[in-house]
Amino acid sequence: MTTIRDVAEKAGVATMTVSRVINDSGYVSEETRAKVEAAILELGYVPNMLGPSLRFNQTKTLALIITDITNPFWTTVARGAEDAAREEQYNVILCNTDESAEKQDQYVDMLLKRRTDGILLVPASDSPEAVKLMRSQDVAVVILDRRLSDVDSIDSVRSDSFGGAYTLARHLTDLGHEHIAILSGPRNISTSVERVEGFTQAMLDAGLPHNLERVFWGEYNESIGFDSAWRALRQEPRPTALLAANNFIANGALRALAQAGLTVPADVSIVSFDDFPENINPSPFLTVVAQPAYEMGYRAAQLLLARLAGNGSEDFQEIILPTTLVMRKSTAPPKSAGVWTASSVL
Amino acid sequence: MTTIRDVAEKAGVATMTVSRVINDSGYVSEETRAKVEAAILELGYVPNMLGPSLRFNQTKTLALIITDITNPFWTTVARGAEDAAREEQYNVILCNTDESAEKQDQYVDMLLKRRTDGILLVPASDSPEAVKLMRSQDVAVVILDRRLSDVDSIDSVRSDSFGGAYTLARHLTDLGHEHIAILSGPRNISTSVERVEGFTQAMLDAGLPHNLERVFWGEYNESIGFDSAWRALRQEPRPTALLAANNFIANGALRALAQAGLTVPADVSIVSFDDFPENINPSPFLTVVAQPAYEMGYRAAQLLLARLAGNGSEDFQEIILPTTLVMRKSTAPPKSAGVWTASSVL
DNA sequence: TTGTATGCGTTATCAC
DNA sequence: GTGATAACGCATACAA
Repeated sequence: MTTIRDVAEKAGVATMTVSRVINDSGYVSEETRAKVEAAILELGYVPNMLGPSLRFNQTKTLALIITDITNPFWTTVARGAEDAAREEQYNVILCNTDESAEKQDQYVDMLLKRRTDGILLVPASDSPEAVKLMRSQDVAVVILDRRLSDVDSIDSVRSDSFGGAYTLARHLTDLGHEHIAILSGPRNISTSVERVEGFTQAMLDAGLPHNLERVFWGEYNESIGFDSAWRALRQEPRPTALLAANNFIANGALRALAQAGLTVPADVSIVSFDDFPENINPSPFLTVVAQPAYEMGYRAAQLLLARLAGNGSEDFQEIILPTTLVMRKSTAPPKSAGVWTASSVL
Repeated sequence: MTTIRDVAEKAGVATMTVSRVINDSGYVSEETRAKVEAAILELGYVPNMLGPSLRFNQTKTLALIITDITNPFWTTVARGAEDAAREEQYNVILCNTDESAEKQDQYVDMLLKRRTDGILLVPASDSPEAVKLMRSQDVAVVILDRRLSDVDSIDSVRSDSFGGAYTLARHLTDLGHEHIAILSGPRNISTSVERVEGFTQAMLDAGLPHNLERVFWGEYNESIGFDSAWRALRQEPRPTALLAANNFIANGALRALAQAGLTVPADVSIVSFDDFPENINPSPFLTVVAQPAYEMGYRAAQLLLARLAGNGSEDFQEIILPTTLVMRKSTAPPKSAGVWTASSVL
């Protein structure tokens, strides 16, 4: 391996002079510079960042710990974080936990050992342990997407889960739906909880009873989405509308509806959190509340980088981004409502 | 920051003893071990990998350079690579080039500076420069998915593009299609070229003319897929079937077909490379040739790790994995064939 | 404008 | 069983 010493020797100068040429720092005569550059080229010298990293305890590396790399929502977040990092010459290590707290803790451990400068964390559980550990070392941390109940005074970026769920539920109640089931994520993840709360509030505001049996806790994946929907559709009276707490749950629900021989929206309406980008879904059909995924990643990384540069604000920041309702073709007034109206007219 | 020296001091031992405890190497008395472990716990000591990395020029890091992180195909490859790496205590840095050779070169540069141990590269162009650079430094390299024309004797893993395209085209000609257009990727990417070749061979084998105007070179994305399909559908005679060279091109084509008011498969049949996983596409509809994405990533990483462990085979390896035809509902015999048959009977 | 010495955190080596 | 020392590659502080 070629080192800075080899280059110095070949160019007949000291290592410091080579360092000055590489980093464009300090004074170097044109003549010397040319000699050094020739030597670098000839030897194919590539500087070793590990030296400075060790010396200055700065790796120019961020990590993004997400819960599901197969979900386009998260890869979009990753793109945002990546773009922000690139602007400051930082690189991003992407870590995928599959919603496993154990995997998450393994990653955190590894990242600390590598002296990663900052970590963007989507917590796989509500436990504050990981954050406490990171804080005890000198890593900058931004919590992404989810809230941690036992941690305060921490930078965080998420979108408005309560508001998004309220909007979706309100859309359904406005259409006349009274029997609505929510297919949510885990009980111990703040986004799931807040989406259930938004749903509940909308039901109450519409003067409808809040029935706990219409709340299906589960996980943010297709398979559990299918199960939850399947159970919901066997309730009496059958729900006339479903609210899925994320895109994969919605897909599971769609599969359940198809398997049950029910048509959307004629038999059952369905709405969901999270949109799929057009390149992935060429004929979008679901009415959804879209989260600003790219912006979430971008803003979170920016916040982290500001901390690392020492020019963040004094106080911790809590950034909550708005969601956007995208109306499409998966909702209609409930059949029963129509029937009931007609018969009541007679 | 707590270092091994702080721990040694607190435990009243030498740094070497602490090192022995941490790494479970050499002899340490139970008594000493207990003292050291207590000190580690009390000080919250986390070892700094940068030290050994610098000393031994080994970072325990792989990189995976892919061309489109938003494509589920690539994230599945990434999962495979990640899983193989974890088994050997390696970590993976994921780099996304968006098919830009410039971005790719920036990443390679950065990875070399970081002394990444090995690189899995999906080349964004056919240029051999990046590989030459990597080889001149001592990084292990495996080429993934694509072939580089000016580089030989290099480990590589890809799937059978020619065979997959042949299977798809053959399926269409067997149904009676004679006017088939292929919507391919870039001219300078081997997978595009080989898919066109497989298509061409199938046409020839079916005794059909090979018309260069039916070959649409483009890019592996939705927007170009739309454009290519749009142009193809204006040809005379209009193609009765389309073969998309990847999943995003297929989605673009589907959008073009919808916009042109054409029904699949009644008006036009369509087949494609690459499947979407069920959690992303709940009602799969396209007949496709699926590549073993996870296995591609897994095998490629394994190959790389074997090289790093020094127990790879002498010769370079070239692994070509088979594809799988998944028949669904996007193909039917051509209308014109039906009409023509009927009238010829008269 | 250029050069010398030093130290970052860790572990292999060798000594005791 | 335990410890002292040197070395990895580089850039800062300081000297010339």
